[in-house]
Amino acid sequence: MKKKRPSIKDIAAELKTSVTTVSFVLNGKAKEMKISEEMTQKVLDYANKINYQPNQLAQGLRTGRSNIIVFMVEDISNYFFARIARIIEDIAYKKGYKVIFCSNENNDERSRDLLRLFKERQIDGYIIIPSPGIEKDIQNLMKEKIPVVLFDRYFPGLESHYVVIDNKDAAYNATLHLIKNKFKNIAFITIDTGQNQMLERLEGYKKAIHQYDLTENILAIPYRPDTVSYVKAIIRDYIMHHDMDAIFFATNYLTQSGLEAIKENFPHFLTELGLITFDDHEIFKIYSPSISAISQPRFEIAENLMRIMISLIENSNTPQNFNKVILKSTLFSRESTKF
Amino acid sequence: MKKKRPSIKDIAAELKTSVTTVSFVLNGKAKEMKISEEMTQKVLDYANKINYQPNQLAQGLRTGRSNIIVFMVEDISNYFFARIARIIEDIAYKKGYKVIFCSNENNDERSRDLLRLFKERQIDGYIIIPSPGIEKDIQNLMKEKIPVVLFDRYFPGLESHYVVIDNKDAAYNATLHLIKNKFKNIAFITIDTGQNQMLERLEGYKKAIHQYDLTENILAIPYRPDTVSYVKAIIRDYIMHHDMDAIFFATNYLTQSGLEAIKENFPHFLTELGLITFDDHEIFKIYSPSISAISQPRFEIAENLMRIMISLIENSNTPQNFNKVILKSTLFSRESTKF
DNA sequence: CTGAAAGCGCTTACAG
DNA sequence: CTGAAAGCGCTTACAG
Repeated sequence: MKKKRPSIKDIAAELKTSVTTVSFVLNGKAKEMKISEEMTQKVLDYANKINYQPNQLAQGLRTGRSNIIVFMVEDISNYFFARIARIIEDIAYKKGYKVIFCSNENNDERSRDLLRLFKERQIDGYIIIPSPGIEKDIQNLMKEKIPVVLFDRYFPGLESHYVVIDNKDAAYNATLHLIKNKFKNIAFITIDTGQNQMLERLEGYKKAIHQYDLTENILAIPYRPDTVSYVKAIIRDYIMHHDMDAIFFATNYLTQSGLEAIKENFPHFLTELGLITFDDHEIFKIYSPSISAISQPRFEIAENLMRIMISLIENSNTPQNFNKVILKSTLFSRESTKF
Repeated sequence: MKKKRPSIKDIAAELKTSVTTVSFVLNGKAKEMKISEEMTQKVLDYANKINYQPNQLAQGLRTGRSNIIVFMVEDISNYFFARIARIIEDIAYKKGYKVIFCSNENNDERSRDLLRLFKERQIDGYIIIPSPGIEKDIQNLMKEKIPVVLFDRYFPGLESHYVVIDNKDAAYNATLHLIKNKFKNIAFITIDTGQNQMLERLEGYKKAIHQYDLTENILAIPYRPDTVSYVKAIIRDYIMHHDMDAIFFATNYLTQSGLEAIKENFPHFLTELGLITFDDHEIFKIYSPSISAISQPRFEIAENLMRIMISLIENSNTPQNFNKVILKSTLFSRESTKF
């Protein structure tokens, strides 16, 4: 049953030529190496006929490349990241790369563990959502000439390739949307990490608020993973003690808990409140007639990430300028949502 | 900057011994090969000191193994699968394996494409949620002695390793739960695929219904991906023309659309209805005070999958009996839910 | 235009 | 107890 798969040597033997010739042809170097038209065809035809697949391990051992890309996100079970992963997967397979996903839980120690794990394992490149404190580690990767593209966040002090969205612009527009719909007391609920994408969202909110001479209303919740009930309690208390007619959740990590808190404690409130959630997650739209969602352009994000990554891998010798891609996101209101 | 990483040869040279000895020690065969205690220690210490990492490509080329496991699910962005993936990832890394995720979209053609893609790429083993028509392809993999473990579904006619949950039992208990809470007209909304896990859930429902002399109330919606509005319309019509005081959604693919349909068309109904959703997804619990969720034991599932997979890979020579693991799931009612 | 051969970093049968 | 050597399947400088 288990027949040995054909190697380049087998092809050479069958065609009474050398492995060199076969290898050149198969790698598209026939022209360059002046292999005869006839021989080239013969090799191509035969390889095709027996459905020759090169042994990637051997190729990798020889060339030092693995055709494996690591995609490190905060949590692969997060809806937004999972969607991106799905698209990246598709693009990668089309280009002959495999993708390994992993989750750093926004935790520096775990990020480092993972990087260490992959280190020296012939990973061709890394697409990373960096946890807050791994700037140095990213820098080290880059020093070793390993392709790295950051995503979702970046380090202002570090020159690197990255793909992010214009958070300030998105938050500004979303806040404007609320204001134009006559909401006046808009609360901004965020997580109290120093993460720059959160700060930018806050800035966007502030800009709109000041532009219309409204009052800031900010709740920054300390970051603690896995404590939904804790978040709910804080939000409940905040709502209880502040006047507001709209809420802007700066991340979908908060939206679910927040809406649940409202639903449990102020059910009547839910239908009146203006609501914005960051990171489009279809299900949130069901909660309230007036909720709007900021939707990040997933296809564009994935395409840009992979375009940069592949170009880095395949032109590792030619130095490149840093690719800094900043994409716009879209605000979906309930009416304009197509399911 | 870029220093060559140490190889076994370097260690041998440094220690004035041979690569053979080093290799034996590093592979834990020191005892077996009667390497002296002293030499063993020396090698271990030095390898440790320079943080030696074997080149997995070379290892793989030599041994024919890649330490890569493929985890093929229906859609990695589906919450349940993503959670499982997350756990599998953890276990795999601890054991020195890498995991490649991919999504077959429950589509046979795509499943085959993916299998073809990975074929001959030195994948050590496959964990697969099979799409309906790939029984033959699975069988072919198995014939080639490639470790395969099915998950979530299996083919009744195919002897294979699998990990599933007891769908009939879960559906039976959930229906019983409704009945005991005085619901009498319980609708069962499912997808009309021949998938055995759906049929088993239906059986469980029927068993409970008959046991209490109630009437069956079944809506089987034709499977079409990505047509939420279509599903919503069907469910709305069905509710309009049938009497019911409870609904059992056979898969979370339907729950969201179903609840939305109800919310839009019969809002008052939502708080009175008894509701069951298959596949625990926390957010669904927010919709209605009376919704209960069947929660599959994710850790147990992942642990069993990886246990079987690793044992298959590492004992590929010793034939094994087929591992058929059937796990029980839990019914979470709102009150008993801890966030 | 084409081929013989070295070498990537391992494992392991074989010989002492 | 330990070492020299073959070989996994490739790529590519080198030689003709």
